[in-house]
Amino acid sequence: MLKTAERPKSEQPREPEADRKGRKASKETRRLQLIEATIDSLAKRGYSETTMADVADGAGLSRGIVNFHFESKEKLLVATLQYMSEEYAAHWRGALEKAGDDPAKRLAAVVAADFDRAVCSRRKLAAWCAFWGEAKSRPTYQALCGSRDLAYQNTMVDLCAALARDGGYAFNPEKVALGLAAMLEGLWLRLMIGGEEINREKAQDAAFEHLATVFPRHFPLAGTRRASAG
Amino acid sequence: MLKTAERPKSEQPREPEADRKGRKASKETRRLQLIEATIDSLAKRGYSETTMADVADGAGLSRGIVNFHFESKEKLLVATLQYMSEEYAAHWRGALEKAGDDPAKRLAAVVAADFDRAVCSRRKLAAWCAFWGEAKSRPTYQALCGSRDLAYQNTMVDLCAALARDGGYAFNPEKVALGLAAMLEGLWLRLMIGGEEINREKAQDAAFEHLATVFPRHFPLAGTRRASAG
DNA sequence: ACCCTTGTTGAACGTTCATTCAACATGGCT
DNA sequence: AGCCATGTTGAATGAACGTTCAACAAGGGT
Repeated sequence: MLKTAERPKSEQPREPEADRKGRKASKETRRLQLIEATIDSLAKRGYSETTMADVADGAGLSRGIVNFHFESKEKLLVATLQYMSEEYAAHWRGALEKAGDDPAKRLAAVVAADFDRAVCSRRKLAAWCAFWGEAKSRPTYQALCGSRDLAYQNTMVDLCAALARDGGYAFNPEKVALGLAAMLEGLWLRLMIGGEEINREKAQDAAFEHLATVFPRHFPLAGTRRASAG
Repeated sequence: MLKTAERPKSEQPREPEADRKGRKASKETRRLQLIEATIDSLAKRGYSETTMADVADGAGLSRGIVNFHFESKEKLLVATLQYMSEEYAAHWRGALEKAGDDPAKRLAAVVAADFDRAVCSRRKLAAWCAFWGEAKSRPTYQALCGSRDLAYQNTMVDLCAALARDGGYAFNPEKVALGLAAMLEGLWLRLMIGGEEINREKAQDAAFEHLATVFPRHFPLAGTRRASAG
């Protein structure tokens, strides 16, 4: 019926036309297409109600196709999680590089990156959360589920320590870094669960208010409602 | 075969003997028993692999029993979530009352309550996370999933505002409260996903380090590795 | 033009699971 | 003691789903 047309749900218009001559949508492209459809389904129906048929339908392909490109549902889901994990890591690493050398700017860049549409869409957040919910009972997921993994955590600690040295802050950098990373994750969670009363902008505001409070010599208080003295 | 014996998995030894004379374990007690078994199963197998048979086996009862006390799997899960939600709310409200009138002590009490074994066991965290993963696709869950709900959030904002007034802090109380609540949730998430490198104590330390940093005039820096100047 | 490899389809199969139900047990009441 | 309401059991049922597979389609190389 329809080959690769009709992808009304996915956000990213993949397949840059160079790769898909007719049906020869190179193996990797097809896999990506199915992974995107999987994210869609996870976001829309949740983990427990995501079926192979959903994914295939969402991609506009036939039922059996998923077992051809991925061997099983399990492997499709692992590949999807891996894809998101790599995408997230590449995103914050890229932001870090673009930020230059100043630790304050680097920290701001990492925090801002977290609220970028590319990784912080409703769709992606929902998919992350779907995996989180299954992580504890599946070791394979568990390793990939710390989107903010060890490297991320070390980077945060280094940045917090550099700012503490520079600004003469008295806190323990490791604890503050852990708290900051947890807060970013928690804000993601709220963005995903909460409906109307919170949005990306508000969450980012709270994150930067936090930076301004913890590193007062490096970040200005932005939305100052209260002006200083009490 | 076995009636109410053999509950090797559940942490809380329920049924205070007063309620269960033989098999007459009053309706409510049986419901609780099944809810506890559901939490066990959610924690051990995850949402998607929690079956009615698991729950019944975990409670040491027969297959059909769950549909007798709860009409359906759906309703069992909603009841379980409701139970956890009410338990959590009662817990922080209790801590708040016991803390007295001093806003600093009240805030400390709410934060400490979050890391109490009663609500912060591996088992409960895993169950929470299982529901979070399905929340976006089920409106019924969504409402109950904000364990830290509106009342909680308002309380936090009030406490932060009171401390800001008293200590002359310049931050925006609403944003700081949102950040703090998100951080607590994020720490929960890490406790649940991460295995060895984090534990309740570490998480609580990070939370209080955060309090000490944001409200320096109200909370001392505890684990001071760096002593003040830089 | 032919064939062989690779990709794709949809139906069939077997398993797993929630739900239903008829039969059975027990406790309380008279 | 005998009876009824309330619990409880385990097997039967039917639906949903992942996986398999035989058949079909389309390049690409010769």
